[in-house]
Amino acid sequence: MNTQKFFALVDCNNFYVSCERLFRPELNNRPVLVLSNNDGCVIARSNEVKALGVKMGTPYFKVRGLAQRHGVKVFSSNYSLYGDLSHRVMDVLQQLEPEVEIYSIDEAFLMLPGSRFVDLASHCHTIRERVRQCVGIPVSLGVAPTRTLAKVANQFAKKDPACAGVCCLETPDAIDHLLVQTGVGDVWGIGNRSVEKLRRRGIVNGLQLKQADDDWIRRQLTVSGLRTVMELRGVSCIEIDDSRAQKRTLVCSRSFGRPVKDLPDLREALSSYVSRVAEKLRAQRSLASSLHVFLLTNRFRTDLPQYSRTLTLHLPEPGSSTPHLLRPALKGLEQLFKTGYLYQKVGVMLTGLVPAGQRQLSLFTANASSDTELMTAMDQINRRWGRDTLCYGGTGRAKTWAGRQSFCSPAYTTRWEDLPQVGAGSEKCQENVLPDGIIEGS
DNA sequence: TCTGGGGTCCTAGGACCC
DNA sequence: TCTGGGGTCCTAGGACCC
Repeated sequence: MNTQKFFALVDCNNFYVSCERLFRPELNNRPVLVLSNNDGCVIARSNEVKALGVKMGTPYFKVRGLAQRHGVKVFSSNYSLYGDLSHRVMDVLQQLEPEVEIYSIDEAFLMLPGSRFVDLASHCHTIRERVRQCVGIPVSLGVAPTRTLAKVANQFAKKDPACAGVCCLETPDAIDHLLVQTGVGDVWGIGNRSVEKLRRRGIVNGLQLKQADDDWIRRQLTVSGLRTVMELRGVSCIEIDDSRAQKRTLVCSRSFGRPVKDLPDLREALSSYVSRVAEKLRAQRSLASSLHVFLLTNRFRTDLPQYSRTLTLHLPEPGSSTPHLLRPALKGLEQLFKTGYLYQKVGVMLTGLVPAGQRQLSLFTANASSDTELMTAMDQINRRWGRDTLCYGGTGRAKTWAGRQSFCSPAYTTRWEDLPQVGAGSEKCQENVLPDGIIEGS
């Protein structure tokens, strides 16, 4: 009997693209890409777009021409849709397996004791089929004795057609066979900086990294790097913090759709972000002890004067009500603001988060319960009727500074008026092809 | 013209204490 | 001339992830 423990990494294939295709099946086998907020960078690519050589994170303006020539369907990111479909995928996994660690919006680790299975691979194919059947999102599974190796296996599950979406590494030989074909930069935890250090030492593939000298790794790549190496050797030592549902910091910040130079616009934007971050804070039932406001210009415009400052404010006592955070934030912004710059972004970060139950009141605290009730009521209304149904006046109505979202698909699964219509003559099901060959989102 | 947003962990260095 | 040693806490910045 196999007493070994295995990790299976379930990863949704080109997740955001798969979400968009789910309601637009005519886009299957056609090039599709999804852009970041403000339509800035490419953050998801279909295989067809990858084949065109478009890299992850490329600024969209650099590939716009290429996209148009190849009839690439372009989408702005639609997080209500992706978040909802992510929940559905995770629900299915949790129905099938007792131990599921949700790692990101499109990935989860499953703990699979080897003893439970005669055939690990066929069990994984079953999981894959169930997710496709219940949600319609294609996933790949990589299975191995550690999370880092499961990540490696997953890459092969995706790219080797012979795997049919599942790759199990059950023997040392199988592991080394894949590691020698894996570039160090494709190992989870090894970023560009480390790739360069390793290359100078002649370490370019996963097997060489696995065999590297511990002391050298410890010195050059810190303990995080050493953990990665241990994981390649089959020693599981990277834990996923399950308490990550409770964030230790919360941020809200966006690039503007156009450069902003005046304080009133900055105040509106910052007020919106503070309202949003306070909502997130209350949703996880925490209070913030410190608040950081930051303001910066466009770092790519080297021809313009640059400015980037952060101001940290320690709150007199931890809190979560929007006005409690709004007042110091706006005061901080006024201290940071200087005329004569074209600003690209303003944002707020909350740190020193403590559970709401552990509130330490100051000697002079007024009764805060009326504030709490107001916030609870406001959050309930906004959850029921949609974001910003009730909002603070300072957040502005016109929001002329807001980012671009030119190609956004409907919130098919989370907004009544966006429910897909089925039947003959339904306009929502029809594709809208513009004369120049590029297809804009409906 | 146009370059995301939101996180975590680790380390070094400063402030402070005894 | 000469200026301790060790501990904690905090913060900023680096590296990495999706």
